[in-house]
Amino acid sequence: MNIKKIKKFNGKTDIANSIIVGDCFVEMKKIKDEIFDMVFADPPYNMQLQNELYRPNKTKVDAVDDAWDQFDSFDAYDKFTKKWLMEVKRLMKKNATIWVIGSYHNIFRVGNIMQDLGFWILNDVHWIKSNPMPNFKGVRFTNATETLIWAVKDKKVKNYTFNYEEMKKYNRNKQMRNDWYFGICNGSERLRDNNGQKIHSTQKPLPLLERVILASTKESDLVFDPFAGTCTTAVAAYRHQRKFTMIEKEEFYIDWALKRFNKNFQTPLFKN
Amino acid sequence: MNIKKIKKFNGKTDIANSIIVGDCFVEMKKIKDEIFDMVFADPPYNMQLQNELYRPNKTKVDAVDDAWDQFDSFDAYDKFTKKWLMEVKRLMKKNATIWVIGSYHNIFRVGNIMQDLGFWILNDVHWIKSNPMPNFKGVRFTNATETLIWAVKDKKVKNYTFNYEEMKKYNRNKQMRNDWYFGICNGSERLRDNNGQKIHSTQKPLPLLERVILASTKESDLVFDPFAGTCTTAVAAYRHQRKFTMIEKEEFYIDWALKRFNKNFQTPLFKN
DNA sequence: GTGTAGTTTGAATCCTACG
DNA sequence: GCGTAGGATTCAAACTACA
Repeated sequence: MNIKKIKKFNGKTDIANSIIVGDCFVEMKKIKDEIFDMVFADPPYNMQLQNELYRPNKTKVDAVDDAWDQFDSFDAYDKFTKKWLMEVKRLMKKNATIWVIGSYHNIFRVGNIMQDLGFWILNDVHWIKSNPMPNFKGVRFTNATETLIWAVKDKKVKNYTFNYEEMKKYNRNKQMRNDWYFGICNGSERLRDNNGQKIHSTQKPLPLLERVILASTKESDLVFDPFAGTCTTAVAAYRHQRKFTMIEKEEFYIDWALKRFNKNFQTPLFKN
Repeated sequence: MNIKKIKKFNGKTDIANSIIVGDCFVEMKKIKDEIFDMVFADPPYNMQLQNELYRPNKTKVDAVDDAWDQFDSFDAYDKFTKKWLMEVKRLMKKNATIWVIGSYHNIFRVGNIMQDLGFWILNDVHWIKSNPMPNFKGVRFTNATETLIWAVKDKKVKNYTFNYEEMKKYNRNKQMRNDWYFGICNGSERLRDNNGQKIHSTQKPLPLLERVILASTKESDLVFDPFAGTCTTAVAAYRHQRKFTMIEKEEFYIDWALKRFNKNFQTPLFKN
């Protein structure tokens, strides 16, 4: 196992199987054009980007201000989204694909901007949770889904990777649909500190990332994640002989991510 | 049964249980503020189809190539969307809710604009089809879903109608989730002419509309649909003792819609 | 009437290599 | 870039034909 944590990335180090510590905008600028085969991004969902809402240790930085100007908030989120998507697009190989996950709070902003930037959507995929949090007040439907957008850089891209037959195998030999059923991340897979506190508030289930990777990459492809968190994307890539480059601002998350590579997860390799 | 087809709407006629012939922008302008309890809208999706598509058995797919689905650009589609949404918002009661259905082609445009206009999203609901069209070429996941956005006029609205207990009844007494399972509209429910040709290329399944109405309206509420087509929304409303106002440009669709009220559909009242 | 086999079809941004 | 030829590609439900 040769996984690098890069604290001061100078733009020259080999970034295969590495986790770069730093702000994604700063670090992405150092990377040369068109080197990634696939991108998975799990950007922040909250609209109050000006103040980061949570610290790694879960303490709330700021209460949500009711007097917040909603329009300004969307505008700030849009600027942020456009900025990282433009930079990611530069780093994608010509026939690379990109996945972005989000909820109804942000996915319409993200999808709209992706289309504006020329990305061509291949599918919207719906992660349907077997065990979502109920709506405690009974005033809405249980929010049991998250949405992934799968896209290529532009309309003309034809030869992107889609492992059609591989996907069929995981769906009783019928072609895989865009509704995916996975439980939320908990149990032995969920990273927790000695006090039982979750390390990351939105850790994604490994089987979800495995399906993403098995569907849209080949062995030894280089996978990129600009908001890596505890690096579920890297773990999934590593399990399936893909290479990865992760960027994560919080070193706290990265140190936990590194532990994952030395741990034998009890979760099945690819559960449905 | 007292259902009116209004050919020359003068803005004064009682519009309960009526179908107005005309362009939705023109006709909506004649309607006074804040009179509808709920809105359901199935706008054009802006599919942007490129070439003809053939099944593996060489038969041609009957694509949606209607003139009403053609837009020159995202910008043109956005302008159209913003325009009808602004007008609809004016017609909604203060605590009314709105549903908009779409696919990945347009739903990100719609959701983004709704948020920009101040609508506050309550849920995204995913219609998961039991019998979608496959992806014949095997280059993407089967597109087996459509998305509905459910929203109120703005963030502050609290006392909107959500029939929580009624919904529980249809979900084995568990709280209803945002993943809904219905087949596509075909069989005896699908309107066809004497030659077996579809009357409308995108007729929605009645059970979907029934769930929308049972979830978000009370008896005798007034339901509005600006893109009524063959008026599935009206049929669902009528079945459940709600009133309706429909606007539809194509009189051809309306005349078929009127026939529906005299026909005893073989479909169950509310199937899951 | 019943049962079985074969046919049709659905909001679709659906190919690739080569000259 | 474009045009064209070659070749691989589908699932569930409703409907029709026929025994």
